[in-house]
Amino acid sequence: MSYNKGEMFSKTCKYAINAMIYVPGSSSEKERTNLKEISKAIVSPEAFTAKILQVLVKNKLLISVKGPHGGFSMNGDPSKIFLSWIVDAIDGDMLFTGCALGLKKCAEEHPCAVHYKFKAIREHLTGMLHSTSLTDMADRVNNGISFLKH
Amino acid sequence: MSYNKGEMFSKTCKYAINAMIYVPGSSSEKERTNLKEISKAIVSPEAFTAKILQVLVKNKLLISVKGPHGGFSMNGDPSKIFLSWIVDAIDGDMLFTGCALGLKKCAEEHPCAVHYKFKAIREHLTGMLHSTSLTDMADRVNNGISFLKH
DNA sequence: ATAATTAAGGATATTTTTGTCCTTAATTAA
DNA sequence: TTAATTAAGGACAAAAATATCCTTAATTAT
Repeated sequence: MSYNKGEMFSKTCKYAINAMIYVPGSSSEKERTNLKEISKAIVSPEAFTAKILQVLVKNKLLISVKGPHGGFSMNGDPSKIFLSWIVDAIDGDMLFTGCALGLKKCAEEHPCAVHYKFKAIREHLTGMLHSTSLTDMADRVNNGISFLKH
Repeated sequence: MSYNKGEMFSKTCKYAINAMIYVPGSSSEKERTNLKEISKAIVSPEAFTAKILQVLVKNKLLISVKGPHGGFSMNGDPSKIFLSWIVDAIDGDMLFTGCALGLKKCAEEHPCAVHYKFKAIREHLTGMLHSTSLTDMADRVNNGISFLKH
């Protein structure tokens, strides 16, 4: 058996986050990148990345344009687009609201065995996800401090 | 598309944790429970739970005995068995060491875009997992404060 | 010894996640 | 208007996680 899951984000979500970081900032139609460039930059399967980008477009995090010179650009100011939005668009809100031990109705009146201990962790985590913007992340990458692949 | 993953633990691991909590404490051979009781108590598929218990036995978290009145008991003092051990046995150490954004070599010299932000979360989380013992969790359940199902 | 009980473990099945392929739609350039 | 480029989206495929079934092994009681 190889139970090797238990990560914060799905693989799909990881691709989505790195892809979003790579898409040039600004809602002006000037800067744009395309599928091929994105999947090369983040080292992801092209066809699969296409599906992920579709979801991000449907969730209004990205704008897409077809045809030559088409591609993807930010929908709005990337300093006002937060990590939590991407996670929520791809993985849903389980990370924010789900029970750590899988109870259907885990709550103050009917808590799982780690409810309170996890509450603190979750607040820490969601606080960070809500306060980390795309520019926070993209700046690090553009400055060569952080990386999107390997 | 229904990308609804992104949880701390795999489903398998959640079963494992709740199962461990249900197994009576003490390394003495007095108290023991069996597969049927466990999967009823935590509402899990019996055959699948059997596989999980096997892994826990192999990882020396539980002791198993076959035959009538056989079953499962703790291997050691449950106040010295920690949540992190169960998570590690089932999900591996990705939650503790893996990169949040999936980079193969995410480290101080080659960090992903959220490396430092996640470092704090991870330390918080692993600190909690390392310090939460089975008795911490089981006591709550035995006192009717916390629950293993629904 | 025999039957009953319970875990171990191999094989297989189902579901979910991840990934591919191909056709269509939209846009641009020549 | 035609060809080229790029995203959208349906259908399908592969891999991983979750789940079931059945046989074997160990133990206990009769």
